[in-house]
Amino acid sequence: MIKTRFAPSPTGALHIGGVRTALYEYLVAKKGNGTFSLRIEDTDRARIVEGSPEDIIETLNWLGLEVDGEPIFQSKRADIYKEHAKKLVMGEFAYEQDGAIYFKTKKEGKTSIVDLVGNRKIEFDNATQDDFVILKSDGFPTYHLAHVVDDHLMETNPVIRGAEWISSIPKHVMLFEAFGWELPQYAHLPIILGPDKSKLSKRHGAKPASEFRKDGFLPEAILNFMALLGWTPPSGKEILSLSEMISEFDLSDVNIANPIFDITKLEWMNGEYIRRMSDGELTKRLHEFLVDHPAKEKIALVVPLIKERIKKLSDFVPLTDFLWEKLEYDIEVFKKLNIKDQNEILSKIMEKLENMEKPWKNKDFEKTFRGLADELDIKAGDMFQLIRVAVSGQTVTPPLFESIQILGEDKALKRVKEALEFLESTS
RNA sequence: GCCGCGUUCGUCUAGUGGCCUAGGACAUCGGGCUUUCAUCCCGAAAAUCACGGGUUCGACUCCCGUACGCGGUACCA
Repeated sequence: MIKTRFAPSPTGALHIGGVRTALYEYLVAKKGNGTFSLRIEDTDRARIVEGSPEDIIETLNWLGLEVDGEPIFQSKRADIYKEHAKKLVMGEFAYEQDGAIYFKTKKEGKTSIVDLVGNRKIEFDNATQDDFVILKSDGFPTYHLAHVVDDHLMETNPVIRGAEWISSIPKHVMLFEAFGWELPQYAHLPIILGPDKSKLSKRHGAKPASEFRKDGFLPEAILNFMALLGWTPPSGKEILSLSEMISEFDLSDVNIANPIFDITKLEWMNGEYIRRMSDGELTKRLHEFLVDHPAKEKIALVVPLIKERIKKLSDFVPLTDFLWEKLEYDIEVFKKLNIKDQNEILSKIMEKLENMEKPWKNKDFEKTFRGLADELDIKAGDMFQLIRVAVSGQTVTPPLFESIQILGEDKALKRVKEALEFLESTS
């Protein structure tokens, strides 16, 4: 039976690097038809940050990494660790000093394990291993004792954790031996680096996973991206669902070098997920994301127009807010256009618009203004671009005619009029 | 300092001795499509496989050394 666990310390929000660790643990568990649980390592009372277990659980849920069973809090298991530390003292594997209990390390020989990541041997000379604290004077265990006791009791196998633990391997192996317990298999995941190649950590501005959520990233894209940071599935697929990841995942395929977190590819992948989503699904996600949107009922109409134009859910707002927000025209935007005599042309445009039979049809719209462009000897593209700016105040928008339809004919007309007034007032 | 781990295009990577004059993806640049922007399609540029020695008929792939990077060196995890 495969049992894995995600074991963060509650020193803050769930960090993006932690997402990958949790994901790999989840994949290994599910692939082996096993369980994936959560253990909160809150034995250092000084570093505990209020609300962080809640954030971790909430974010895991959002990502879809469902946890089996109730979360375990180490702080509630103090007696268990104490008891085990005492056993070690009785067996003369440990001793008390200054109110703490130290483990007596073996100084001869070597200690090694075969790491599941890359299937490589990692070896240490025992002579380099000093005695270490297993139970602090405040009665709480250190990581080393807590890890060994809990993962043995929880029957965790394999133990998957960050590479920062590699140096502690001899401590853990010796502890398992002293207890007479079977050693689990270990997998140490390479540490994710920031663009400056330093460890991607909280202090280096690495964002919590919840921040990516706020930025409009999709959970499935985050999962997919994090999975590929250091792992390539045998099939070579780039876009794969959680269940595809489960069937393809294997720790021995995980790269051993430290990868650099590059948000550009995450953004591409997020856009990829948005484009592959059905309109209905995207609408639903936008509704959830844009809680206070002023025109929620119109989102569904706009979705087909912007689906290929946004990479993140948050991109929806700047691209479409002209449809329901009041406009502020900017003379600089008009100056960018390739058309002179904008006032004159705009009033001609308005005239045509007023005379166009309602409801406006795309065909007529196009024919009318291509004709007008010919008449005035300007390029059709420039003509439409002027209309675009008049109606939206922007040079970049969803398709013009469709946008006008959503805006409504009256409102579109009003916008053109306002644009004209604006131009007259500035000249 | 000491201990451990690593090093293929800017980034994520493929590659397990001959298929590699090193493949893919993102990003970049150019072109096509297009009423803008995107999407989509086509193409280009981009890695002397960190460096130096071996081993071998043959090395990106195996061994050793050096450099560099990362991690650890706490009664933090």
